[in-house]
Amino acid sequence: MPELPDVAVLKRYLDATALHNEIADVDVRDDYVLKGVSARKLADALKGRRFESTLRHGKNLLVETDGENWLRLHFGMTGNLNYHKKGGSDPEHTRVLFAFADGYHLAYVCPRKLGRISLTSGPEEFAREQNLGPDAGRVGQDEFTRMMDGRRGMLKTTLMNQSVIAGLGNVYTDEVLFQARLHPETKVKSLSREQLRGLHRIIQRVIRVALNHDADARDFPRTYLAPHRGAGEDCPRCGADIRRIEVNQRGTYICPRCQQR
DNA sequence: AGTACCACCTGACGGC
DNA sequence: TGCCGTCAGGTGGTAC
Repeated sequence: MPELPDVAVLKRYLDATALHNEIADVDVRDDYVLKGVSARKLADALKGRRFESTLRHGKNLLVETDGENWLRLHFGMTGNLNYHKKGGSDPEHTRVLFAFADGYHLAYVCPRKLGRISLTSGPEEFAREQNLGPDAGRVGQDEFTRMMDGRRGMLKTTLMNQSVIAGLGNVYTDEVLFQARLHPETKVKSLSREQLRGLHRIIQRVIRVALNHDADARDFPRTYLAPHRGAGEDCPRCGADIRRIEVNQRGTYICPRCQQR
């Protein structure tokens, strides 16, 4: 699930559970998810430290420690967090386990192992290293239109490009375009200034609504596409059959009636 | 700059 | 039951 709203929910979760506890141990169960850091270095950097605060940029959760480093958590397609009391078994597919001195565990769970964990010196440095665009949830209208300026590609491809704006993935991009009544293959440069402003407003609204429902699509408003992702489902707005097409090599769901090219 | 294609990894599901 | 293809919300590299 981990697109921007999902990661925002994980941030809330971590903030509510794992801050300010001394890290007693870092148990790397599968170092495939480590990027640019060894299990040894990760443990050395974190042991005896505490997580103090978090900041989300796009789909990345950055965790500040009381030491030199920030921990970066990225969740790929299947990543998750699980905080639990020590004892019993840790969740299946736990790749890294942060054990706190008070006996609780924070498990980084990632069945498909497409997530990444790394260390960074701070949010700005991280965004620069990764060439991330502004966060989709915080980007202002002017900056948004500036980022879209001169783009020659398709809307969906551009919105999913993390170096343009960071945070939107396959599901939420489809949702935004459905709400905007725009076909995903629309050329960015064919949009008017006004349409771009509208798109910006819709991005903000979709993210806010998702957050209000803990990013659980089942609870989204009836007029949302996300709970109806699937070919042959009814468009929640006009009743037409939702169609699955391929854009950017990704499964894309549209209402062929609401979203004309 | 943009796109197509391939790769990474694992699990779930449907068809035969 | 077993095998096979397809799909799944992530990114990254290469070639054109």
